[in-house]
Amino acid sequence: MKNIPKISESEWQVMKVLWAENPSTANRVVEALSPKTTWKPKTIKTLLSRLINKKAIGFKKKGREYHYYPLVAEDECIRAESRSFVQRVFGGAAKPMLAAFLENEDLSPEEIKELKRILNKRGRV
Amino acid sequence: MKNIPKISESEWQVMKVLWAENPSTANRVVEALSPKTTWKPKTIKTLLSRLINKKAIGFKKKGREYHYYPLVAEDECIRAESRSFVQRVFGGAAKPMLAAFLENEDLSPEEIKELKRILNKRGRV
DNA sequence: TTATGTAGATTACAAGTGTAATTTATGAAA
DNA sequence: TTTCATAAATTACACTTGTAATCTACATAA
Repeated sequence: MKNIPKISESEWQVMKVLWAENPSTANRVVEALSPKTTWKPKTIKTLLSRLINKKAIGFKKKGREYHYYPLVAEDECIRAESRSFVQRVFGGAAKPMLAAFLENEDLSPEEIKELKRILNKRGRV
Repeated sequence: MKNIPKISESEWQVMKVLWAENPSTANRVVEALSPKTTWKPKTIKTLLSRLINKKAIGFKKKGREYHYYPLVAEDECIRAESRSFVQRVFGGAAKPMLAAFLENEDLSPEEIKELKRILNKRGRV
């Protein structure tokens, strides 16, 4: 697997948009983020440039606009970020993390049932 | 609840030591980290100072050494970091995160049983 | 009492981040 | 064709982080 560039907090939000709508123009990204953030359009342009530098996204010229698209898959980024999180906070052990979440997090009965189903499937292997 | 200061990757390793051995001198922290990192002692002193500035730790003068101790509880920091992680990567929804981990992570049959037990306890509420 | 080792305080310095404003180039309008 | 709006490129700037080295003050050994 390719190595995933380190994506910052703010950049994650931009990547989320690009994963959801691929490709997007800068202005589409601005629109998509406007309910979620208070960033100026210029700020979002900056984030796009930085993601290009990191090779996290690419672009195709279309007229005078660019069409941006992800170069790294969302699930790969999620895996990388998760590993780093579990490493930092739980010293690498996934189970205590899961236990903490399963015990404390807000979960509906349906969600709990779904998670049980997943575990049962795993148990049967 | 008090607000938890933002603790960086490197600082987390120092906090882990202080949570495990409370209080500790700088040299004890250096010893404890020496198998895990290649940091120079000066680096660790820097991290301790920064943690003091952030009010994540405090100290008591004992002779010419300081005895450092955490000012924030480990589980509070874990909760804060977890929230930030789930927010960043999963847009705030814990369940998809849990599902991803339960499906993909390395877990022993015992661990799976334990996690099931936790879920069952929750289900019964 | 003076020298010295060492603890903590201060300083260093580049890379990354958050958050934009300014500059430049160019397609479209007049 | 000249002008204007706007997209992208470049520049800005303070704060954080990783990773230390140097400075300063004091306790202890000689």
